[in-house]
Amino acid sequence: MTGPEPEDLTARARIRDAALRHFGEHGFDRATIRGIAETAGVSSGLVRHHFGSKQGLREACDDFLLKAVRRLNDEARTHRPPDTNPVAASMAAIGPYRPYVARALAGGWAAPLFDEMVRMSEEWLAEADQRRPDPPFADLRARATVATAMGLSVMVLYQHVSRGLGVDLFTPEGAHLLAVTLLDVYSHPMLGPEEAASMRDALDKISHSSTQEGRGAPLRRFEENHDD
Amino acid sequence: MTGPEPEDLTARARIRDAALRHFGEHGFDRATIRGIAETAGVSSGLVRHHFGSKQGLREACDDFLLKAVRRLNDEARTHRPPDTNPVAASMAAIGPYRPYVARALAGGWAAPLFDEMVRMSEEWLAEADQRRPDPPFADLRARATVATAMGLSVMVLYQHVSRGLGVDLFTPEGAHLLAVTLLDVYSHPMLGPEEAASMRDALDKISHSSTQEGRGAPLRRFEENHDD
DNA sequence: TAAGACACTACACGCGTGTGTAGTCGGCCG
DNA sequence: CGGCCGACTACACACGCGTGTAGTGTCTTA
Repeated sequence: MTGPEPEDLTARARIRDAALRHFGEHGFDRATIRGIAETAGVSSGLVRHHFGSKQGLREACDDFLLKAVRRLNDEARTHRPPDTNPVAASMAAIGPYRPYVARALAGGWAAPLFDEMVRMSEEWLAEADQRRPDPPFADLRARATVATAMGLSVMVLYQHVSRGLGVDLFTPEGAHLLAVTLLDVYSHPMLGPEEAASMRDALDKISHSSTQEGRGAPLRRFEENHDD
Repeated sequence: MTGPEPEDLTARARIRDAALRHFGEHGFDRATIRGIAETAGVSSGLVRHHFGSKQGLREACDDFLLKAVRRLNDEARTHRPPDTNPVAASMAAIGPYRPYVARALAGGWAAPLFDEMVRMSEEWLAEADQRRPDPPFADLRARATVATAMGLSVMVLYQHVSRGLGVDLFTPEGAHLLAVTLLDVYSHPMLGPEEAASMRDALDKISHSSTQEGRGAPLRRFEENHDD
């Protein structure tokens, strides 16, 4: 599944692949159709011929990655080693397209891709819940969402994490160090039960005292546009 | 972060503020000097006069936020309620500049800002370590880095998390739901001790058997190069 | 073989952009 | 007062970009 697929020999696929790299490396706006075409070994007009516009090219990229993750999800469902963080697995599989995915997610695009990962996390969390004595504070969906975001953070902030660990995450040493670190973080709660309980009480108190206040005016000063 | 300061009445400060918003909303490339100037109520030439170039303007923005976070860090060190996630605190303080910070971090910029947050996390983690019975798998720096990335993930993936929770994070309801969810996640390990131990053994085995080559990371797939 | 569809190219246009330059206004110091 | 310096503006230029259009080769099919 990792190798180039039959269709990947076509010019259309080459263009899409080049676009994923250029968009990931330079960002959507800074990447140029001409540059993508050159990398793909075609003329710039052909890009437009196949994808209609720059935006169309981007949508094709999103589509391609979403299908890849979906396929990965399906085949992981059949034979998955338990206790494997699904987001980490996706991240690994994304491979060379990591910069594109990171930009897309951080820019607010690729919502279906994120949601797909949330679905995977839900399944994973549901299993973990069965071995958990106390009832969760929040519902499965909320926890899966946050867990997904956290799992993706290493990929999105890849450069910063690499710098912090002192080794590139995509080298074997870096991946190993990251795995060990993640293992520690995932197996040790950052808050003790008594601290959590007290903070939870405080939160509940706040929510009860001000359920009606400030409802009309959310703080968002700027609607976030979906562009780079 | 807090109200406008005295200096924020100058045209230079107004430009910087407008730039932070425009860069955050549209991204660096799509944002235009003319648009920023209009928002700031000045001519486009003045932007160049004060900041030299568009890139210079961006660097001034980075600088401003870094100093803001540093100041926040310092004053939090004096009187900080313990058990408060420092990254979460920074995130709240960033306020309206969240989109800018998210874009900067995801784009690989703002390294000093990330590193500053890692420093804060180190202090926080060091305290938590004192209450921890078993020795950590990885050193403080590595864990602080990963914890920082995870803490920032909610901010960087703000729109996706909002969508997943079903409510905007910057509404009181959203913030509360997020807090409760984070509380649950931070107070409950995702991996049990026995699972963690077994995975750790497996990791060690891998690292010892293949220090040199090949599948050093269980994490890599999709490694084909897409030439031709 | 004729003809049409498709992959693909070459080229030009128009627009928006960052940047450069010249010039005006206003306050501060000698 | 007079000169100067910084804040600030108006305007024009050159360039890169996405997009449009016309044209060429090639494969398929009736």
